[in-house]
Amino acid sequence: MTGSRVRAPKGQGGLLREQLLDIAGQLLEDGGPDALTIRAVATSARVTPPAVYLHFASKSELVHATCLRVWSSLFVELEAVSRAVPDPVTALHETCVSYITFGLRHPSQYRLVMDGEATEASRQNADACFRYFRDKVAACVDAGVPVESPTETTRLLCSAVHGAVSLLIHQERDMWPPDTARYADRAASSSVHGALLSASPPSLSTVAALRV
Amino acid sequence: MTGSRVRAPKGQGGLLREQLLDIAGQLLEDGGPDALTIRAVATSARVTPPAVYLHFASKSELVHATCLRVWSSLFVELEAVSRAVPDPVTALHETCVSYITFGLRHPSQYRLVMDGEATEASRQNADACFRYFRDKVAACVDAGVPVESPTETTRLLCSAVHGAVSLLIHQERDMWPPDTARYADRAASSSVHGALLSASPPSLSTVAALRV
DNA sequence: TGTACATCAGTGAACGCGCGTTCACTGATGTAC
DNA sequence: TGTACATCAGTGAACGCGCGTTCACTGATGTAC
Repeated sequence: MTGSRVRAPKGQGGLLREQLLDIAGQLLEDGGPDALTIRAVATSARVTPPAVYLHFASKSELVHATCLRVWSSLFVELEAVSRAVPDPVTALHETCVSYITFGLRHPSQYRLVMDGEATEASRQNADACFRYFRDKVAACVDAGVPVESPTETTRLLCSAVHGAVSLLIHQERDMWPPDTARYADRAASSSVHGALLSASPPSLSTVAALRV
Repeated sequence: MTGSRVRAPKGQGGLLREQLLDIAGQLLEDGGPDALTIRAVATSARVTPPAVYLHFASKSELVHATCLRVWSSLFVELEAVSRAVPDPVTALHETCVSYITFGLRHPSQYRLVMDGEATEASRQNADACFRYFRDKVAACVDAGVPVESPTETTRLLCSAVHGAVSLLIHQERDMWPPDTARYADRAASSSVHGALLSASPPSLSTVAALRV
């Protein structure tokens, strides 16, 4: 907080933009969505509030840019897994684990993109994420898993993995299960099983029959 | 908005309290959590802001009281179903349907109690809700459904049904599936199936074996 | 090599806004004498 | 039956706060002559 910031050299004003986005992400992580204000970002960057407007036309644009960063880091994590996994169901499961793990590791970021008011571009990213899962489901269908409607199945899958993240991150951290990796794995298994078997309403007899 | 409110008779100042809570619920439903302000409640009740403080010590208490109302109406709906349903798995399924339906019918209320900052009493209600589901799961166990850990299974179940609500209510309404009743039913089936079968990680072979 | 100038990353002070909250006051109503 | 008084549901005006945003200004730096 002490000392003064060195001003960016002539053509490099854009450096501040990246720095502001870094800080926005950090504020979000530390203090939740309410902590993400123009003034806090400016202060934390050792700059006055109007300087932010040199790089973002409004607060919405700053938030929006922050959302896009979150989405892209999620995609990076999703695409890092399930390469070279031959079994498509296992690949789907690992994708779910990765998704849940990402959400639990970045609760505020996750809340921002899922609970915050949706901008158009953020909605497009949500769609892209949905399609990513649907492709994974389609691969299972191609491999012979009988699925009535891939889109509907994907919706159920997404709602389940989203719930696995959402339920925890809206609780105090000391309420979380002790082993989050295990939780993510179980929740992913549950989500995949559920989505692939959702056709008939469950009853005592059908559940008994399904049990391995 | 025109005309003036009749002042409550001498001993009946408490009438306003109930009216304020009714209005708070309505504002929430119409405009979301941000629309729930002391000033909006007062204006809508044709009363000045300080009058609210005759019945609630702070905004938090008003919000808190509103949360309690939401929880109790959820419990009413949950307990209205699955009475006299002999099959405990079916009863569990119906409970899930009822939960999801409640959330989809009262999106803002649901968001308030699940996404809003948790007061102690609201947390207790969340716990009670969890225990309600766990009792339903326990009934399935008693009937012979093999479940490793009822608490863990219930957590998975709750996260799935929560996700089914949460994913939709954070989207524009025109993105919702056309038949919400069908969606609730499918999502509930998926949640129950998933929770009861989550033990082993899914693969192509296990999923094929499970398929009826 | 020196100087005038355009560029541009930032500053400093202020704006209006809606919010939660406070405080002194009012005016109708039931009650005691 | 009339009057003084305590009660209490509400009013009206104002407070400070943090917020997003605006506007005129500054001062270092590269460039043209």
